[in-house]
Amino acid sequence: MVGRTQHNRPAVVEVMLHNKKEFLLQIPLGNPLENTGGRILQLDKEGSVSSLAPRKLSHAPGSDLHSLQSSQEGWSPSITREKVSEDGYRWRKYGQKLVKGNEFIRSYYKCTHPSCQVKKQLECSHDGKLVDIVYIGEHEHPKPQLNLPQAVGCVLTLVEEKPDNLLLTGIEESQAPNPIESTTTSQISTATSGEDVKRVLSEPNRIRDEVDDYQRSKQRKKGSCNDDSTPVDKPTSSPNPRSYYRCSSPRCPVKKHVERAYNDPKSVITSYVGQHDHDMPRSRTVTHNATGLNTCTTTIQDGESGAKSGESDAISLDMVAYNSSDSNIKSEEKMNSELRNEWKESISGHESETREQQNGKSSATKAKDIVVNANPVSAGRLTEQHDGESRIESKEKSAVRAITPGPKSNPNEQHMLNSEPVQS
DNA sequence: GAATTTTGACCGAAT
DNA sequence: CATTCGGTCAAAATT
Ligand SMILES: [Zn+2]
Repeated sequence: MVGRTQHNRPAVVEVMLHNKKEFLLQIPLGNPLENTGGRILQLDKEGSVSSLAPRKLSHAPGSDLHSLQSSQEGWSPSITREKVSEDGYRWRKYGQKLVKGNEFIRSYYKCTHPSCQVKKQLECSHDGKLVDIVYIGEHEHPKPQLNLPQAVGCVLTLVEEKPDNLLLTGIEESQAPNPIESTTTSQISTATSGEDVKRVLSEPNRIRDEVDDYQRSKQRKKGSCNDDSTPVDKPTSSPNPRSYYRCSSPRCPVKKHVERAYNDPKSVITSYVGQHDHDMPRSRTVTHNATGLNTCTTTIQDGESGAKSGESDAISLDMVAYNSSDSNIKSEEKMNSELRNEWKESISGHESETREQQNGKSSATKAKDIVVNANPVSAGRLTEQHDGESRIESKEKSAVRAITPGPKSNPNEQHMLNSEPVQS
């Protein structure tokens, strides 16, 4: 459905990535990620489990290999070819592109859940290591696999699955009595009355920012303690604690969440919500990745009202962080972003905004972006000095790049003329 | 046959 | 106003 007539336009040559075609399996034996704990069978990125095709494992390299066996392991039987990625969700690839500054191809995935429209984009090097993962949006539904019906007793389920969320703050999804229905359903209904619910709530604004990573240091930690990287050190129940930060600027609604990657201690997920109204303090802009890790952060804004519409070139700066957990947070764990921005910690009850507006379609979504840096691949510095946006090492200018789609009207639809002849 | 991936084309925003 | 660029669509190919 959806009428997107394809037109017959000469097309301007978008340049596809012919030269690379498919990457064969490179078998990342030396992949740092997995060798750490012995062997982790979990699937990596988009996770492909099924059987590994002898011919080509197209799409993202480097993930399929280890997962082979796990597929038959114990997941739910119902899933046939849907692979579950490490994060526990199922994704469908809807495109891939070679972005300018990058050396690697970026693949776009969308959550296959009915009304969920969370997307993720990941970049992998030719070696099969993934360079970045960016999540846009937030799942409102329980994870698929896991042997559990996501019906009523979800609360418990959730606890098991993602203890971190619940324990720490629970803001995420459903900590409330009735987790499930709250979001999914409502979204749909409000989303749109039409047929294209797909992108109704897509991403509103997006800001991109690059930061270095400093996480490396955290991981090795100089102290004697295990790792301080995470703000909260929960004993066993919370593997990846998450810290919440809020911009300290008076009217600035921006918030930031930082947590460790699913299983990889080396990675960090940073989520930004909102857009800064103010300028950057330019006080400290030092970011440098000392090691091979590169951290990037992306921000998305939910189209909330207050936002200003123009784009701001520089933003991001002082932030107050509020921590959700009660544990002590180490001060030095300021991961990457902290370097350039000042985030302070503070506790906040929960985010109200997370799920409070589900009915307004325009502002409704709380889009969020999470970036995960995976392994220190070092892909070399691909700093392109092109227009000014450099991905990894850009310390000075990198500050932030904001893109504002323009709150007025909905920028979401690509085209959807009902009068066009739909080709059937 | 259905779900998913591949991949060129298309669109909108930024330049 | 013309290009470039990133993201998405969708037909065709795979699985
Ligand atoms: Zn989802």
